[in-house]
Amino acid sequence: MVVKINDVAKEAMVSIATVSRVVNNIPIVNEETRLRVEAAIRKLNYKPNAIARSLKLQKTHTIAVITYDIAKLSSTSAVRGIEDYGSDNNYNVIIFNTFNEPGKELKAADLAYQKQCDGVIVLGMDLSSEFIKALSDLSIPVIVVSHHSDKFPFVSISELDASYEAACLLIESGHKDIAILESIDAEQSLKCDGFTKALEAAGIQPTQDWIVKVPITYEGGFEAMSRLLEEDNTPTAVLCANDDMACGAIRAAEQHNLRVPDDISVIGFYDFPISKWNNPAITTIGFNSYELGRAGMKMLIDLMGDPQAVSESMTLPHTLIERNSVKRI
Amino acid sequence: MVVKINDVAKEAMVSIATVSRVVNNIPIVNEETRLRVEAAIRKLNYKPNAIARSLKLQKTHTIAVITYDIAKLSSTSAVRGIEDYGSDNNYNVIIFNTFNEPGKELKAADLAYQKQCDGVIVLGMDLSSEFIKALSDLSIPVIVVSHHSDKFPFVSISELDASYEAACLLIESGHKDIAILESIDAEQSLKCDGFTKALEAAGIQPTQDWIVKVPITYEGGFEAMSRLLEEDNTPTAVLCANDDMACGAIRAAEQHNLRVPDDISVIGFYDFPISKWNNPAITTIGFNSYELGRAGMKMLIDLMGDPQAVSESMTLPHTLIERNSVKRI
DNA sequence: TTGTAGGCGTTATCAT
DNA sequence: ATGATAACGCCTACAA
Repeated sequence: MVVKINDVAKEAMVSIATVSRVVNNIPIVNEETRLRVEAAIRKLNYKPNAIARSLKLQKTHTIAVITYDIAKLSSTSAVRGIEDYGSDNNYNVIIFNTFNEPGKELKAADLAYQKQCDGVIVLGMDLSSEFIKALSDLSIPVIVVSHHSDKFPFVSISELDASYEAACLLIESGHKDIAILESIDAEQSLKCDGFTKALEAAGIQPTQDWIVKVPITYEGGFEAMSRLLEEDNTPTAVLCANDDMACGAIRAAEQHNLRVPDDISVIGFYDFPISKWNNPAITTIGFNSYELGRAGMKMLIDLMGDPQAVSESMTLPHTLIERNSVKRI
Repeated sequence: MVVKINDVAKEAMVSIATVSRVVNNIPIVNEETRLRVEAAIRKLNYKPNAIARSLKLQKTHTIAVITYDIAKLSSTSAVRGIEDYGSDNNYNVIIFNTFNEPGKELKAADLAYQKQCDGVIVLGMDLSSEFIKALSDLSIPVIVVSHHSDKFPFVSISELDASYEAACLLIESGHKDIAILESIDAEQSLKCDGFTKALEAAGIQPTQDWIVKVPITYEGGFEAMSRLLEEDNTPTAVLCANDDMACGAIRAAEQHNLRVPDDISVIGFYDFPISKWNNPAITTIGFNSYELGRAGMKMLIDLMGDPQAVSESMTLPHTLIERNSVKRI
């Protein structure tokens, strides 16, 4: 039999109200009674039913994280940060993966509502207008992490600045023929924007064929680089949307008997562990996803504490980490 | 204002019982009434409160996943499998990371109980006897994924067989001087057991100094391999507890001017994406973590359906994936 | 086929 | 300082 507040009350010979008071540390209870109740709680190993409490308090201390795929390297540390900061502040997190399946994000939003989540974090996703509407209709606090948003407060790095700086490094190293490998899923790409901006600032006209969109994976990077190298005109440097792509691209170059960075330079994004341990170590844009997640959870908790508060979006810093995949020419 | 079953009832001019019936697809309701209720639901955009329902039904359709660190490559795909199979069957998952912090696993078990989770999956963790007791006391179904357990049903690969086979490959390739790099956190290591068994079966006496325990990371692999190579006696082959370690070990070998696999052979474990894309590609033990997660969730759902059922533990298959980090000598 | 009412385990108000 | 009791939103006998 599962022990309820009633059982404790009987055992301690008090009313359930008193038990509730000691459980919730309401100070007005007599020291002696408190001791008796605490003893009963220990003896019966009573644990309050959070569901019942949630129903009464209209608060679940649970938040929802909606993301494409928790197994993606760019999500997983952020989730860790979210869970970590959350658990320090008495919040638990329910995970929803959408896997890009249409409608699944809407279903996730619905479930987050039905399960009475106190807040929602949307992690690293493009937000379709449908999704935005669904989230708004829920009228529960929403924070976007690792992505920009016009509608909700977000915490992210500046992808525009980051890719701008990465492109500048290439340009300063003497490169003029530069390609960019972007995710095929990116509707509008801040990375491409930064890239283009840097080239134009240097008086270089971006080559349209060198803006290539492929899956943001090892395989995608490999394929894109292979394609690039089979053309007559070949770039001397390539910017990649993440380090997996960069790694795949490097392997493709090697297969074409080109060495990185001697024959072709490559820059990645996100500083996955691999980029430090690859040979050659990959120059990349690094930032702290874990901190991004923590900051997002903090914003959400603040927002949940005061739903009227207008929270300011945050841009967290990134760094250009120079390793061995870029060479001056 | 948030709309409740009462509001729908008024709008449709029926009782809340009838609304409940159409929401839950209880067939006895009159077609015409059903239509009217459905219209009201749509009009008011009513969504049932799952917390209230859970309280009544004593079932939350939520399960807890307790793991060291969701951000670990060996956990993350399994979590995806769990969430995926779960969401297909109307279950959501709450994540608990323990980060090896003492007491945090106990707290997670407690919270899983308080939040009335219908079941618990313990993922890839050593289960301390304290933790086992705590979980047993909860009297909710528990499944262990990616680890063995005497107490709870588990789904895992046979690490013993896998490392045995990996060691055999090395032995068959002519190696006699073989080291193993195992996680410093592993209390008792099935990997070491399989390794030892294979050597002994081949009449080779394992060298104690070559069973080295370090953190199961790139850094750990790098450090362990460096240490090994600075001794007078040096192995010709090394088994690693995961592919990150293997990658680190390979970089350490390169730094000592040894080439893999020409001068020294390396085998990894888990088939992380990196092992395919590293140069050289890493020979490793592969298996499907995603499937492990799915299978675990399936077992749990079955168990929750019939708590009396004794579920059989499962061993899922693995494969020795031969790539380019092992050479015949 | 539909409605009434009690109860799921808490918290909190109002008496005492 | 303590206790009765009415919610919280829903499901489900039981009655009609």
